[in-house]
Amino acid sequence: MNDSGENGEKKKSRRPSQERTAQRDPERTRAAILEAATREFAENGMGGARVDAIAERAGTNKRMLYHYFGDKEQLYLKVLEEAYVGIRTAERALHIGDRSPEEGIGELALFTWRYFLKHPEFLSLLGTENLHRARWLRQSVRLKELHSHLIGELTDVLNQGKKQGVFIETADPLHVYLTIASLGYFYLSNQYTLSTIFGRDLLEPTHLNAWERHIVHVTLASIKR
Amino acid sequence: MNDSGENGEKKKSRRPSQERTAQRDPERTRAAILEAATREFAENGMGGARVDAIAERAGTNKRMLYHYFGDKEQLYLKVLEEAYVGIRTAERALHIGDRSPEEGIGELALFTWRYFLKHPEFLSLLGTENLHRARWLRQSVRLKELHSHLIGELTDVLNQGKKQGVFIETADPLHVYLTIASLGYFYLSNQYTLSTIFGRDLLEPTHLNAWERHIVHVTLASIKR
DNA sequence: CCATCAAGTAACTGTTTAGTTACCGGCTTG
DNA sequence: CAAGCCGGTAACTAAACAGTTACTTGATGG
Repeated sequence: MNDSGENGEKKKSRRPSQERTAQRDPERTRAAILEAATREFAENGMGGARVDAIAERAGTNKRMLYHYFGDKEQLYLKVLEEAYVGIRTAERALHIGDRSPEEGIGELALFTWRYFLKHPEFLSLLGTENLHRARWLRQSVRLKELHSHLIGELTDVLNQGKKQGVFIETADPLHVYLTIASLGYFYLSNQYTLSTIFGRDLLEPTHLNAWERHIVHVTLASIKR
Repeated sequence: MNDSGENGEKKKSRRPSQERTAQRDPERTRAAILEAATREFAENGMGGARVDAIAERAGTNKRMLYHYFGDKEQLYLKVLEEAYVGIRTAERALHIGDRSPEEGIGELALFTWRYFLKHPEFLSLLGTENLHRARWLRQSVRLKELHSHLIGELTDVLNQGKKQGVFIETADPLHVYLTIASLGYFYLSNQYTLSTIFGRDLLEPTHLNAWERHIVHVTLASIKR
């Protein structure tokens, strides 16, 4: 990227020990730890995650992990924050107010379902955090502001639909969002026990597609006049 | 952490054979361990639960725990099995086929929501088991048969409703059950993160009642013609 | 070429944990 | 009453764990 600028980055000029320089990469190490931690926490929960395992997965060691993130709890909070930022950022890009109210809600339902499907680690982290009664999330100032936007946008779309006479007057923005999230979350996060007790693989494409259609159907049926 | 507070009862006096007999109560000890384990596993997950804590909560010690249940994993499986038996037994007593189809489905939705509300430990155990991909549940032969009854009964009620022309033809029994369970499970099991990010206490009676009505409304709206 | 600093390694420490063992005391039965 | 069984206690052990410290290695700058 930056070839000419002298300042800042450690240049590798003098001795062409390029490999050495590439090997030493704080940014990359930090990112690797964060990603490894995301997987480890998602797979094992806060109590089950092992700091040694994270270091190993990241291709580094505990010394660096503690250097960059302080301790296990701070690392966990960072992971959780990043996960929330991820979904809310993608959500914002939807601009559900740009279409008709009905299409807007349908879009949001589809997006949420597909995001959950693509990011099982996000669901798992939510589960872990709730097991601990949002102990770490509550400490995060950064996240609370992220969510007012979502409710605001949903309120606008619902109001527009009510004005047009396509939605019922009692439709509530938080309820609509919770409905969409419920149907996606439960199906995926409980897929293992559900598949076991009902004797069907819920992850089969046929069933996944049927459930996707079901979510949109239920969401709209519950608010249409 | 461990305040060794009251050291009240040491060795009970020697004589009274009645108290001795009452004190020695294998059934009660077993039950106490099972109940203590249910709470401990629900609150801390499989990885976070402590065998010592279970023994202490049960008013006994590890020796007895290992004597009655083998090891931590077997105890956990027993807890999980009992939790499932609990809900499925109560569910059976509903006899949802005795009313009109619409009332039957409404009853099932109400029952499920209220059962979840009353038994947070059941939801938590489900979450833990799914984090581990149903590793222990899959070993349990006992549980699979418990669930065919539920689907069978639901199928009958839906068919009756279709015949009467009140339900749409595409209504699917598993989908209906998953819808009901989703709406209850997500709201309650994720109440801590949701309350935090949306800045509302979801457990307030007003909100609980609103959500109860919402679940029945959504369920019926999604299958009514 | 030596001093310095930053990235990274690996062995170590104190504590916690699941699981075990040695033992106690009363009850039942021969 | 002796033998042993059964419910129960408490101290112990080996392993695992989060977090720390002493050290290595190589780039940079005077």
